[in-house]
Amino acid sequence: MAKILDESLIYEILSVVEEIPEGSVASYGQIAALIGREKNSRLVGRVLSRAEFYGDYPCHRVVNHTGRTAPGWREQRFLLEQEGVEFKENGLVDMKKYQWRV
DNA sequence: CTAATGACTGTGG
DNA sequence: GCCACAGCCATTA
Repeated sequence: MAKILDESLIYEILSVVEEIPEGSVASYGQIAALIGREKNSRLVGRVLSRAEFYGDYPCHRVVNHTGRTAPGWREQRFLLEQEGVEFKENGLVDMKKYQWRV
């Protein structure tokens, strides 16, 4: 398991991702804010893209602020639909209903 | 050291 | 809604 990012940063991000309830989604910026790094939304995405190397995390419950799923990862939509998350005609998650409320 | 990159976000047209 | 542009910042080359 190669160490790509700073451990503490990985831990903070993944621990938040872990708390996302089933049937809900969170945005990168939302997670970044929760760990006190509002400007680091891009870092959140970087960690999630490699999350599989760190363990099993529900990284499929994280989308960008428009509700778009990760590019090049079709399975994500399928996984969310299995949890009851609905998608709109334009292929975006219905954030209005399913965005994680803290 | 500098420069480019990206699973991002906010603003403005 | 779409597109272009500008911040953002750790990682990579």
